[in-house]
Amino acid sequence: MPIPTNFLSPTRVSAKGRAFSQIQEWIIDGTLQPKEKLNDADLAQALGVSRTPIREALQLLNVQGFVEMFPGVGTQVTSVNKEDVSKILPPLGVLQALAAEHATPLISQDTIDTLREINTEFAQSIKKGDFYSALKQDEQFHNIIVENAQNSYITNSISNLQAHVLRLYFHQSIILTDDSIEEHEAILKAFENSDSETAARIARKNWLRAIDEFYAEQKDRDEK
Amino acid sequence: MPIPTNFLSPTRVSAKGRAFSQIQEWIIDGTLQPKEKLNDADLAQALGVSRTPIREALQLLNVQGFVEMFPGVGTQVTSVNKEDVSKILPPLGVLQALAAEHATPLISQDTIDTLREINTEFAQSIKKGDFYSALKQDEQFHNIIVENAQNSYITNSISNLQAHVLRLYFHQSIILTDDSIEEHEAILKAFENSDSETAARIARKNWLRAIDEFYAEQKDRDEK
DNA sequence: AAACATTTGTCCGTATGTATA
DNA sequence: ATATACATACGGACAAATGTT
Repeated sequence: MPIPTNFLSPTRVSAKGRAFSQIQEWIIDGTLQPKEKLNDADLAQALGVSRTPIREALQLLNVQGFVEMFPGVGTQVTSVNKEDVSKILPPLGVLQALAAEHATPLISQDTIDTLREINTEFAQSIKKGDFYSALKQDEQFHNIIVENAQNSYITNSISNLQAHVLRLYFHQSIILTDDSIEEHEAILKAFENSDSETAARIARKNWLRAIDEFYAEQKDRDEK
Repeated sequence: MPIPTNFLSPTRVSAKGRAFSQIQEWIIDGTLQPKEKLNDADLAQALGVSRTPIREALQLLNVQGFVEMFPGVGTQVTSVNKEDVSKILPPLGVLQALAAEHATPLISQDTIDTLREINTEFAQSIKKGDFYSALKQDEQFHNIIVENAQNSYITNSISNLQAHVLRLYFHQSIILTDDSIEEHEAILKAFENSDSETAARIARKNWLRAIDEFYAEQKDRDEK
């Protein structure tokens, strides 16, 4: 799911694992549309495996909030409400803020330099209008901070929310602006000053701002 | 009588559901010890079902962080490090604080009254030394606040962490003190004053304090 | 080094339950 | 209301992978 920096080892990946990754990808990028019915027999044939690994993959996607299961009735992709940006980003914001706070005394100057490079690439992607690359670089930036907080409970909570953010991006609910560029730099400055309180405050603001931008964009569309 | 929040109708509970609940309970209360090997065939026989629902339940417990699975090798209960209190409570604290913040403008006086009753029962349990009841009442108190925040992403993130807190209680890593009683009341006052900032601040402090208490207790034990 | 024992991973058949005509 | 069609839930057997003797 997160796959931040390292590739998955090319060791025997299970049929369940392949099914999970593939179906999740299809749901996130919209190949499988919200409310679409998921027939495990069909998916099994499509992926060339039996129904068992499909069933197991769907159950994991269920707890992750990507599919709904109605016992004895059917399984379907969960719906996407664009307004969910305002529901996902607050918890993601406070968790990212906490991660920044905890990472402050642990992060090395080397890592900060790496983050600065990623932020430069992020800025270039934004300028070029390559928002998908920008989103992935933004995610990478924050994931490195999260890793440095060295707290698996924070990491796990965040990675789940992040997958939903990616899905919202594909459904045109997440807008990226260049405000993030200088906020990222401000976080790095706070790290260098060992100012965990400032790092946390800006990190949270960095995520919450996207809510306002979404509604501003919506208003903009409505007026046309 | 206070609302017994949500008792799901005991309709048609699947074998998988029963297996999941039972195994989770065994892990939380220590019946299944950390690092203990989990043989799905044995569990299947013990619960009178086939391996399939056991396997599915174990996979859910895996993503929840209660069991570790080593493909082709074995499945075991995750280890429990007492120091994990200091890893779980910070994210739980910020999420509970966020829930309190969001609940503030939504919560009714009726609900606040109910919370006050629960806090009274909580206080009585503490005084009697009935810490398990106290823990459940504390959980109920906070869960009602979480519900009122009306944000499923917050709810889901919290419920997972909460299950681990319960497990830590059984492993003597969570200590309850009567400081919580007045903090709870302070949160209720903040609700009545529509002061979301104060509600959030105290809610977070309420959870973080348990870390200090754990280490104070540890130090106390070491000195003996 | 090779065969073995154990455990997980996968397949597929069948029973059960739900919705619809 | 009954029957029918369909999807899921579960069971049991086989195959694959791993660690060991």
